[in-house]
Amino acid sequence: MPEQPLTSRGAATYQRILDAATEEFAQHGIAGARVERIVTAARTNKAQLYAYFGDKERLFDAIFLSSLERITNVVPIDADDLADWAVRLYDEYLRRPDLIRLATWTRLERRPAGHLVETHQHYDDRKLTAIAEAQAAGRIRGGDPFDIMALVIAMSMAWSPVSNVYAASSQEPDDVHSRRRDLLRECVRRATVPTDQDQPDR
Amino acid sequence: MPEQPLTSRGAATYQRILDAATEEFAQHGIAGARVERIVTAARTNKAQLYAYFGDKERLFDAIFLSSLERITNVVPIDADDLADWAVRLYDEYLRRPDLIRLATWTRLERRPAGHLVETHQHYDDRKLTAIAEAQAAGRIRGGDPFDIMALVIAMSMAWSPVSNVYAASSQEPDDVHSRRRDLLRECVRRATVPTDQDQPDR
DNA sequence: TCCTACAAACAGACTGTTCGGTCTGTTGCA
DNA sequence: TGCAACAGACCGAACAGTCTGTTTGTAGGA
Repeated sequence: MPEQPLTSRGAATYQRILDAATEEFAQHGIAGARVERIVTAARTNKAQLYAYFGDKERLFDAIFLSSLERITNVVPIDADDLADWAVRLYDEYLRRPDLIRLATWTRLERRPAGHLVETHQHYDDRKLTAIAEAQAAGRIRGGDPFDIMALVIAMSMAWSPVSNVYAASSQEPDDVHSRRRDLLRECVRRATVPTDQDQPDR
Repeated sequence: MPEQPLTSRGAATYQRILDAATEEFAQHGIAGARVERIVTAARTNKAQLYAYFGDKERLFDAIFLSSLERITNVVPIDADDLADWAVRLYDEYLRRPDLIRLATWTRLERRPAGHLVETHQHYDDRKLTAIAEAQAAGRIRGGDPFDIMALVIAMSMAWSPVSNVYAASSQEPDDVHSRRRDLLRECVRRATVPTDQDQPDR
């Protein structure tokens, strides 16, 4: 039975728990996260954590959903320039490696197949509509909008913190990043530009 | 102090442990895997597991390295047809979702940045040489061979069991898979085909 | 072909520790 | 002065890893 904090001091603690939990879960996953470490980092105690969030699983739910919101809002799609969108995603992964790690922990620990979240429509709808419109206007290639979205996101993650090849980090020199950005931009552009078969709206 | 099994019965047990551990680690990761479940699935006991592999971490090392070998050998690169290589990777993820999951657990639990394995050269060298040769012959676009490899692999993983968007599975109908294969093949081809600036060996 | 001896493989009880979650009492703000 | 927030001791379950005793396959001798 989670309860909301009732005072402003409580609200501040609530937020510190969220922040600390985001970092802890991003680093260690659900099974690996330690409640003890979270309350220490949040400068609070277990009683508060359990009063506000119920248990470890529901605490994860709370931080995961707000992380999803963030990544969707901070990097909105531009269906007329998917290449630029991919590059902005590349930069966001550098800025907040924890968010993409959280998503991947969810995939591995909770949802081995299918959509990552039950409410995927809530997150995908705007992107899919945008892609479909750009297709109708002949500005990007045909094909299932969902598949195109998945592919462009996958390309943006080539050097992400969950890459199976190489995980980039903000410590690397700038020119390495711009080299990757250039390649990414150019390849997404070429992959998504309309083909001969793609007729503008007839 | 791990010891090799000395009899053929022991060798069979050793192999059953490897198989059971591969599945257990792929499903639950290092922190989430249970030694008890592994020995039960392998129809053996803890004493054997610890005698052969030392501890949980070294057991993971053992199964992870053999999984890496498998994925490298079963789907060899064809630098002259990266699009087809990507499609073969797509199919391999469907066939053995556990291998790609193991790689991702390693990324999350062990290697948050940089290369996934210390001995990455051992696994990458052939691919990088193949790409460099294809570039020199003007059959694929220019750019850092390593980055191109990372990007093509990322594209092949758009619907993999570790996708942050949608994880495909072999249960889905064939036509869904062929639609994805077609899009993947076409987009990789377009992304990697030589540009105007790419001159064949002069 | 049987018997015996031995070492490897086996089974699972046991131990010490770690961890999620609860409970009891204390502090501090309004 | 009363209640929310706090601190951390405490509890029981779960777990990695060890230990003790049992079974099984095999090699060698008669």
